[in-house]
This record gives sequence, C-alpha cells and structure tokens, in this order.
Amino acid sequence: MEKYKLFDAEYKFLDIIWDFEPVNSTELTKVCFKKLGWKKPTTYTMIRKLSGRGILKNEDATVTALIKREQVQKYESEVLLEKAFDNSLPIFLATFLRDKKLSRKEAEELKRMIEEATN
Amino acid sequence: MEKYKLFDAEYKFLDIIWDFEPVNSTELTKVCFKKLGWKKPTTYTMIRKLSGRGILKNEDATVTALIKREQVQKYESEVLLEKAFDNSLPIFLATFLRDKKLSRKEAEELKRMIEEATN
DNA sequence: AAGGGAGGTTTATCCTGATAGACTCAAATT
DNA sequence: AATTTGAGTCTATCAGGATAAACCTCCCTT
Repeated sequence: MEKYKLFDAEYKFLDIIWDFEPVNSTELTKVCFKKLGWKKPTTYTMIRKLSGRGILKNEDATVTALIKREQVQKYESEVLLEKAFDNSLPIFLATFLRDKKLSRKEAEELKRMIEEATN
Repeated sequence: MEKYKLFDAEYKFLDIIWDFEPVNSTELTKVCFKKLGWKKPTTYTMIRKLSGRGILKNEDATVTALIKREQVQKYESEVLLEKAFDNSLPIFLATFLRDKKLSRKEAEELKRMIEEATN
C-alpha cells in the first residue's frame, strides 16, 4: 500500500521517466539536468533509491519504470479522498465543483463514465 | 494561493481544531496529547506558526480556525488534479473509478451533481 | 600508454518539518 | 505568603528529504 507513496522530487523524476522510458541512464542525467537542474549524482541517487523500492529498474544502463503512471495517480486519488473526504466521491465532487461550470460535453462524458461504473 | 498548503502535522492539527473550535488553548493541548501524542509546546508551536500564516487565531486563549475545512479540501483537490491529471476531471474520474463499482444511488447523486454544475 | 567518456558510488552537507525540555509570568487557590 | 495552575515562549534536537563534490572503474580511442 505504501509502495506508491512518492515524495515531491521523486514524483517529478518519475514523471520524466514515464515520458522518456526506456531511457539510457546517462541520457536521463542530461534530461534531469535540463528539466530539473539536477547534477548527475542526484539523478543516480534517485535511480538507486527508487530501484530499491521496486519502483523502477536500471538494467544495462537502461532505466524503466516498474509501475504505471496510472497506478500512482489512482493511489494518490485514493489517499486524498480518504484523508480529506471521508472516502466519499460525492463529497469530493461537491467540493470540487463548487463555483465551477462544466460544458455540456464534459457533463455527458462524466455521466457516461459514472453509468459504466454502476452496479 | 499557497496559503492553504498544509504539511501533514498541520493538517492533522487543523482537523482537530475544525472538530472542536472554538476551543480553549489548554484544552487543545490536552486533546492533541490524547489524539496525536503531542506535548504542550508542540501544540503551542503549531498554534503560533499557523497564526502567523493567518490560518487560525488564538485570542484570549481561544483558538479558532480562520479558514474552512472546505477551502482546504478544495485547494487540495485542485492541486492533485493539476499535478496528476492535467486538470482534467474526466481523466481523474476514469482513473479513480477503475475497478470500482458505484451503487445505483451513488450514481444518481453524482449525475445530479454534475447536471447542476453544467452550464 | 594516455586521455576521455560512460556509468556509477561514497560520503557529505543543507534545509526544514516535527517535536519538546526547561523556563517564565500572572492569576487563582490554599 | 506559598503553592499550584493556566497560558505561553525560548531554544534546542532530530530525522529525513534533497542535492551534490569527489572519486572510482572499465572500455574505447588516439
């Protein structure tokens, strides 16, 4: 459960990996330098730590994520709903939609999704 | 905007205040000790820091929140949607609902809420 | 063989959020 | 008058996340 708990820097880092994977590790240090301003050891430290937690792997200098962006998104959503909304999707939605307007099209899409998840 | 960014301990603390406010400060140290295991100075440090940020006030030993639970919930939802879902409610919902089932009743409630927020 | 780059690690430092021991001071109680 | 209690601050400590300087090893190229 705690597996997907990512700290801010880790999240930014993974975000890059999801965009570029599979990516050569030296290449990755360059991307991270450009996008995050990280020096080489910072990137390697991240790789090592996340590897140890089974979140990515570095094999033959090729870095690949072992978890999908979606899994983390879902995990983070669940944590928020649990922590702040008593696990209630309706309460979340009520709060989120307050003072917001949806287009007809968005509304239809959302309703369709809800319908599909029902029963 | 950054006003509502709360760290974990701060959030837990505020959660208690929202439940008990207006609350006498000494009383609050007792509640925090029971619920969070905090010693007295920890509670007062929190009070002081959050007061400084305009998040609560302590007047005549009475502590009151200056922001509503809902404001923080909304802020946190928006941060998450922004950070992880490209600000798209449909993407959020698709991810969140994956492998989940809603009851007929929940579905109707959600659809009604969406309808109300449309145009 | 000498220099250079790819692919890392070792070992720190720095910052800051979380937490609290010891102390102060005024008002109430004994 | 002496003690206790309420209300709070001062000043630290500590853990851990974020970041990186210096170093290493192997292989390729000149």
